[in-house]
Amino acid sequence: MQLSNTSQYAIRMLAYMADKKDSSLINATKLSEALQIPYKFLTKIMTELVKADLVVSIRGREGGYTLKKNASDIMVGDILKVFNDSMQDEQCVLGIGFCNGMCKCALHDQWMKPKRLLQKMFRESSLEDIAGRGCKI
Amino acid sequence: MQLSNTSQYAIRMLAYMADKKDSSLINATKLSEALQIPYKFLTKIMTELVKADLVVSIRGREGGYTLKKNASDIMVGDILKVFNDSMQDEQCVLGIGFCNGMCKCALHDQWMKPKRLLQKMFRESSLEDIAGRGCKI
DNA sequence: GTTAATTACTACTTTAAGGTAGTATTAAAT
DNA sequence: ATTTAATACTACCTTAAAGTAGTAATTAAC
Ligand code: SF4
Ligand code: SF4
Repeated sequence: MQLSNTSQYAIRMLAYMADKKDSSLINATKLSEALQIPYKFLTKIMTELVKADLVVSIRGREGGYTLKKNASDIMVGDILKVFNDSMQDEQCVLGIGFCNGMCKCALHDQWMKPKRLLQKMFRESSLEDIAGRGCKI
Repeated sequence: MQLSNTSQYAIRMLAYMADKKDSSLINATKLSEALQIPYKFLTKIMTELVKADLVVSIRGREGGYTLKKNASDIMVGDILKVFNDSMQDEQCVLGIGFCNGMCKCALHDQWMKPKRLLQKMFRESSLEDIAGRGCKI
């Protein structure tokens, strides 16, 4: 009942980049060291973020990565989408989802409220909101 | 962001058993057919439920499984506990959880509310609440 | 132009969850 | 007593996520 490792890494990576005030360009080696994420795995994830248009990569010497948009314009939900980790509207808590409105279990309606809150949270929280509090994020 | 397959199966199995009015004893073969859960996997899960004191097994010919308590006394949360799929108090949405009250991200407080609702739901929903609506559960 | 530092690509290995096979054990039916 | 139908146990196989290795491509610095 939590986000995939990959999504967690992606969020931390982007949050860290959003937080870096000085140089907006950062390379994989430094990011990997700063966040304690395996270098090779990090570059693999980053390549996906580049393809998803959340990050710009600059290849070659003096290259690196930088956010493609303002931190306030990149939502946590956008990141989750890239790794198919979003919360779908029809998603059942139990993961069963065979049921419909006609024959619903007691959890069905109870699940609506927390689901809505989660969707809202992911939809409306930007990188800016989660970065830069000195957290280990 | 959902329960493990094993937990889902376990919930469906127990809910089905709670729903069976006629004979309280049911065997693995019938359960497996009714719920379309692989027989061998089902028995593996059931053995864990027996060890966890949620189910009583009767071995030998004419044997089978039956709930150890009233359906209204077995909570969804009890089942999740068996498979380490519970929602912990300290659990972070992002699964990071390095942070503390001093330096929390924007999600930290937003996560409280849905988390509480989920915990309450799992704690207070019994098998009786989710069984017997004609659902495919 | 050569070198050095960087990202991108391809392919592999490891780990844990999910699932399967075979056999031992149990106990009612006969 | 033997047979049969059931659960329990042990060990293995499969799959997808997580992680690793090596090399190609790119580009600034020299
Ligand atoms: S009725 Fe219950 S099991 Fe069916 S989709 Fe709704 S929450 Fe899931
Ligand atoms: S501050 Fe954010 S990242 Fe840290 S534990 Fe709370 S929700 Fe998780």
